[in-house]
Amino acid sequence: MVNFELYKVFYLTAKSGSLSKAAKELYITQPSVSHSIKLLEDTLGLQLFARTSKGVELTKEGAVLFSYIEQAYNFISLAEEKLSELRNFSSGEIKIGGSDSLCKHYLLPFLESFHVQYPHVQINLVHGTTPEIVKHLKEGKIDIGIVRTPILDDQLQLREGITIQDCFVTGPKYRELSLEKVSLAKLLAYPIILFSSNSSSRKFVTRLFSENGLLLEPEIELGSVDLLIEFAKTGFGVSFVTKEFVAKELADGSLFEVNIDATIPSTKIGIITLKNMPLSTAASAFVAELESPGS
Amino acid sequence: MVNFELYKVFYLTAKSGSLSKAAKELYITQPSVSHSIKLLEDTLGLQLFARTSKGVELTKEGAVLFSYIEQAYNFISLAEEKLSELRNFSSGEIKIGGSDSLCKHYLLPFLESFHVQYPHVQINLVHGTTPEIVKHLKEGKIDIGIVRTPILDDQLQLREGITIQDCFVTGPKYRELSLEKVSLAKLLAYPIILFSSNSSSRKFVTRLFSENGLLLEPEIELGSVDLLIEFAKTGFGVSFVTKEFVAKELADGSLFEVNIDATIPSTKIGIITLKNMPLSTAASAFVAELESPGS
DNA sequence: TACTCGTTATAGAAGGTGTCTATATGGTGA
DNA sequence: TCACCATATAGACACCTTCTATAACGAGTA
Repeated sequence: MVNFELYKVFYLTAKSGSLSKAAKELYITQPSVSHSIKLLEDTLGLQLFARTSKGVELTKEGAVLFSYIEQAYNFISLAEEKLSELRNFSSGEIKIGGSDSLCKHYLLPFLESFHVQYPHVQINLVHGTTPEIVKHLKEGKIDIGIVRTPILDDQLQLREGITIQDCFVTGPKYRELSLEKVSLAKLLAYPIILFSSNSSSRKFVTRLFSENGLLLEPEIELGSVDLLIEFAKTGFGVSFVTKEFVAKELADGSLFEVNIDATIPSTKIGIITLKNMPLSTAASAFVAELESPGS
Repeated sequence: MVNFELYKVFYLTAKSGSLSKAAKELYITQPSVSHSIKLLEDTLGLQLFARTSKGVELTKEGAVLFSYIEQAYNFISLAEEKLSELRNFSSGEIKIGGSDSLCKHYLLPFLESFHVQYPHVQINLVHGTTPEIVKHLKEGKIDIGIVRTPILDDQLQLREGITIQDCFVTGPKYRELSLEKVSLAKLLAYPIILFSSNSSSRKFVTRLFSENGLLLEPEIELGSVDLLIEFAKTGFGVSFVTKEFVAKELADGSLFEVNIDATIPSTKIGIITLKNMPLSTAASAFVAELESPGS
C-alpha cells in the first residue's frame, strides 16, 4: 500500500496543475514535489501526469486516481476541521450524570456558566441515584458523574470537589430546635421528613441514628430536595438536607438549622470518571471548572 | 496539515484495536506504531486512544476522527484497486480513430485479437477523414489515430505501421488492363471509380495524374472502399484501392491489378498520438500490437 | 501472592528517505 | 534568438522513521 503522504502531494499537484504551485502550498521545493510524484508513479507503475511546458496535466489513469483521491482528501480535510472545532469548543458534547439533588443545587451554576462560555458544546444531563450514575459511567453513557463521597470503585477515578455538610433544618414553627442543643433522641419526638429510602443521604442519616441505638422513622418521605425544603419551611417538621443548598433559606430566616448534639460528618462532592477512558477536551474543560477554586 | 501517512497508521490501529496488530499489518514494529500514534495525537492536540492492557480504544475525539478517516481510507483502497485493474487490463478503455478504409481493412484484425486477449478493455472506434481524426485527437476525444502517411503536425507523434501500396484494379470485364503495361493517359479511356473527393487517397491519385499533365475525372464516386471493390468486380470500371486490402480478390481472380506504366509511391500506415499526452496502459499495449512485426 | 503473558511506553542508535541547493533541459512567446 | 516559465536531475545532508532492547503495567492463573 502506497505511502498516503504521496497522495496529498498528488492531489495538490493535480488540483493546481503545477508542481511548482503544489510545492508552494506544501511549503516545500519544486524538485521535492517532482520527486514525490515520480515516486508515486513508479510505485503504482502508471504515469499519472503529462508534463508540459505550462505545468502538468492528468493522464487517463491519473484522472481515475484523482477522482478517488479527491474524495479521500475531502474527508480528511473535513476530519481536521471537525477536530479543530472540538479543540476550540465550537462543537462537542458532554454527558453528565448528577446524583440526587446535586444536579440542581450544585451543578446548575457550573452548567450555566460553562454554557455561556462555550455555547456550541452540547450539554446532556442525566440524573439518577449514585449506583445508576456509576452504571451509566461504566457503560459509556455519560462522561462525568457527580456524586457524594465516599465512593469506592477501582474502575473509577475520583476528583474531590467542594466540601458539603448535611444538617437538620426546620421552619419557624419549630424554631426552638435551633436555640439549644438537641440530642438525636430528642429530635425523634419531632416529625421527620426524609428523602426516599434508596438515596445515599437517607442511608447516611439512618446509619447516624442507628449508630446511637436509635431507629429513625420518617413521618413524611419525599422524592425531591426541593420538596424537603418546602415542607420544612411550611412547618411539617424537620428535614435532613445539605447546608450549602439551603444557605439562602437559612439566611432569610425561612429555615433554621437544628442545633444537634452530634457531629454529622462532612462529605465532599465527588467528580467521577472512568479510570481508563481519557476525557474529551470539552469534558476535561468542564471538570477543570468544577475543580478550580475560583468558581 | 497532518502527514497523511499517520492517518493510515491511525486507521489500522483503530480498526484492529491494537497497536501490535496494526504493526503487523503495516510490517513495522509496535514501538513504531506507538510513536506514530503519539505523533498524531501531539500534532492534533487531542488524545485519540485510551490505552488499556488489552489494546487501545478510541476516545470520543478518536471516534470522530475515525468516522472520517474510514471513508478516506476506503476511497484510497478503491483507487488502488481500480488502478490495479487498469494495469492488468481488467478494465480500461481505448478510443481509436481510424481514417477511411483503414478501420475495416487494417484495424479490424488487431481489434479482434486485442479484444480476445483483454476482453475487459472497452474499445471505442471512431471513423472519419484524416483531418477529423487529427482534430479528435487534439481535442482528447480519441487516444490513437490510424491514418495514411505522410502526415505532418508537430503536435503529433507518429509511429509507422506497415507499408501499403495503392494500385488500380478492375474486374474480369477489363482484364486486358492487367496484361500489358497501360499508361496513365490510356487508363483515362476507361471508366474510373474513385473514393469521395475529400479523402486523402483521392487527393493522392488526383495529384498522380496532374503531375503527368492529366486531369482525372471519375465516372463514379463512392463513399466506401467496399463499394469501390464491389463496383470494380462487377465491371463498372477501374478502382483505385490499397493492394493489401484486396489481396483476397486478386488471389481468387475476381479482381485484377492494372499493369500501370507509372510508379505509384508506396505509403505507410501512421499511428498518431498526441505528443505531450502519455498513452494509457491499455492504449500503449494496443499500439505495441500495431507496431509488433509478428502480427 | 507470585508468575506469566499479553499489552503499550520509552530510550537510544542507525538507516533510509525526504528535502534542499544548484543546475540542466525544454517549450513558449516576444 | 533570447528570456522566461515550466519540470527533471544530481548529489549532499538532515531529519525522521524505524529498529532493538527494555521497562512498565494490567489481567489472568496457579
